[in-house]
Amino acid sequence: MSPTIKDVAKKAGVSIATVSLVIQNHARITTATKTKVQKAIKELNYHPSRSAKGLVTKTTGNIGFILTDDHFLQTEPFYTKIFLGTELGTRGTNYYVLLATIARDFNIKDDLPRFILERSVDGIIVAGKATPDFIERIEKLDIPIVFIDYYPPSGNFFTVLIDNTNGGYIATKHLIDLGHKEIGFIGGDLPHPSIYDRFAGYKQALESNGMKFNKKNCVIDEDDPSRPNGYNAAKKLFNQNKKITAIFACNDAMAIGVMQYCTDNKIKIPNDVSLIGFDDVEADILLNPPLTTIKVPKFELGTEAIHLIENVIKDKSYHNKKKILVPVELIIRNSTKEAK
Amino acid sequence: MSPTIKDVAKKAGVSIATVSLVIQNHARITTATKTKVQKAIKELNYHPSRSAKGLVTKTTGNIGFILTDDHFLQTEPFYTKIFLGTELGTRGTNYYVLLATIARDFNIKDDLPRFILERSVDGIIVAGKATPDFIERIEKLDIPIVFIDYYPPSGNFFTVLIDNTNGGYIATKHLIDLGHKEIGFIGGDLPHPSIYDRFAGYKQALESNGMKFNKKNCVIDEDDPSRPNGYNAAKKLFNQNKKITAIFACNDAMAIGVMQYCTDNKIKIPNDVSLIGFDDVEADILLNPPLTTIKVPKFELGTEAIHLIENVIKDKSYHNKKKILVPVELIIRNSTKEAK
DNA sequence: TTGAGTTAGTTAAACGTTTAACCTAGAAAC
DNA sequence: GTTTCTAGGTTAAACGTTTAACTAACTCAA
Repeated sequence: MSPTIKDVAKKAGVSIATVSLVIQNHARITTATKTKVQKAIKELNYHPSRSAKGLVTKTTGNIGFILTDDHFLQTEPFYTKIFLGTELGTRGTNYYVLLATIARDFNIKDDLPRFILERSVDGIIVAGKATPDFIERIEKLDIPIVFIDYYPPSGNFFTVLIDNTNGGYIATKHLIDLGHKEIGFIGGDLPHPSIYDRFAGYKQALESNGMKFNKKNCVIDEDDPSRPNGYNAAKKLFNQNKKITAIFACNDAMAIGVMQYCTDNKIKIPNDVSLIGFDDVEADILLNPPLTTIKVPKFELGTEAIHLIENVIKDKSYHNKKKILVPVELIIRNSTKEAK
Repeated sequence: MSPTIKDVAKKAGVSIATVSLVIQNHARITTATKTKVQKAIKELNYHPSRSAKGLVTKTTGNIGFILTDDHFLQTEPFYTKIFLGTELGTRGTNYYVLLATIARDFNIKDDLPRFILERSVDGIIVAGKATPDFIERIEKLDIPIVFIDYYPPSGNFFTVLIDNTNGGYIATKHLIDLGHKEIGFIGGDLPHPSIYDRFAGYKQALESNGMKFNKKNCVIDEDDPSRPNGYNAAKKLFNQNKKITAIFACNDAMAIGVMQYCTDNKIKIPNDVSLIGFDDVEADILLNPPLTTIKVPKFELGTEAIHLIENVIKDKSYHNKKKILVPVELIIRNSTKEAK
């Protein structure tokens, strides 16, 4: 059987309360007894029972990570990388992270994840867009929540965000710097704050570089920033303006769709048109040509979220940094080139 | 505060022991009281405290999932998909799964994952190859273990395996059926049982179809089945035998390396040489041409492992199916073609 | 010398379950 | 009509922590 706090107390010749206080390194303990107890702990290879601790403190030591099932299952491991980042983030903490998924269209009659119903988590992290129904439900829960890569329109939440606006800006700036004049934008799900912001960055870059924003250069009515929609959007874009020489796609998935459209229509990338994406997804370097993009540090989003929620759990009135903005980076590969 | 078993007992007019017995649906309870109690449970929205339960039963309700860090970080989400499969597998059970990584070269002085040291799991699942040092350490732990996609040479373990031999067979058979005569095999890390078995399947297919196994058609000395090694191996293979018209790479990573080598050397796939991989990795369909491969059901490996370990935890003397073999499937895409 | 204050540690209740041992009422056996 | 069984429930101890309240010993000012 595993040793208990009793065994440690006996071995160190102190009361179990003292052992407990040492573990929490409470101020009341002298260094002398502290080292004595620590020695006993080490010798017995003692580890406190999480259950016992949880029973009295009403904590679980778990953090729930929630994903919509489409993100869970999707080809590109964007959100799963973020999840792995949270795993990295828990090192050095005493937390474990539990994963669960919810329906993409979660509504009033859906069940919340099991770990919420069973109160098996001390806080929850929600990655990506979630439905208002879902957000409303978890808001009532009186449990710390951190959002990643989505800012619910309904309120003032803790969140870890990608610097989408800046990303959109530097992506567009890159194309401008290469001498392009007719720069297209392809987007989907514009109501999504992330996409919206990338679009905003695009507009800002144009305007602060003396170029005019032109509706004809944009296709933003796709309802989902997916590969097939990228394909369709490319088609529309070239129909709207044949002089396009560069395209900023709101994410890599759409960029890949654009690339497929171009291959199918004998449009050479980067010779005829330059293409830049957003996300820096695994597949990018396998593409032909490898895709220039904006790199999103996915692990970092996860680790930041853990640190943030740790603070919120520790200090219920925490309010220092409610919004953490994670910077992005331009990755130049071979899909962009100077304008002719 | 959450309702406790006491509240339920009071509401249902029974003792807390009765409530507990109802929850475990113990035979001693009549249907009448059972429904009475269940009604109270529902009305109060009661969920038992895992901590309290854990404290007395000495269980945690957690299953640990262990991965080597190279697999965790690698580009292709092979093992992470398996992890997601375990998540799927826990639905309908009362388990949660905790993820942790260990060093690829785990040795005697490395620490075991935190959830093992702290005894926070009732069983552990190890995905992929692990070092003998690691296996030796966890073996002593007296805790149920299930391996996925690796069979430790040292003993008689519970494991969920891919049917590699058959996979190697049908991959090779596919090339034979297309009329190829000089079929190459490219492998790395041959001591790995999975790779070894795929190679065995390759040999079997040749021999049972009246073709002779030829060492000159094989490059198996790479120490790792990675993309760059696939590239190198392709080079070696074509040097050994210029008449090769088809290649079976032991996994998709190496196949992608081969493909790159071919592009670099103006060898057309599938016109000049047919290429088949193994794994059915996300990137395959993005490749040019899309890669014919052997699909391994990654989610299923995970769910099977959960079911297996559940049985082992429940019944310490479980021995029905120590080895579960998950079947594979030939996926024909465009990288294979009839021999000229 | 006294007593107030401080420091370092202890005592004991509490957390919410499970389960072995016990109890009681009615049925069955004679 | 007593005894024995059985079915269906209850009692109470135990699990391993945390922490408020307590205590004993020491310090130090007057």
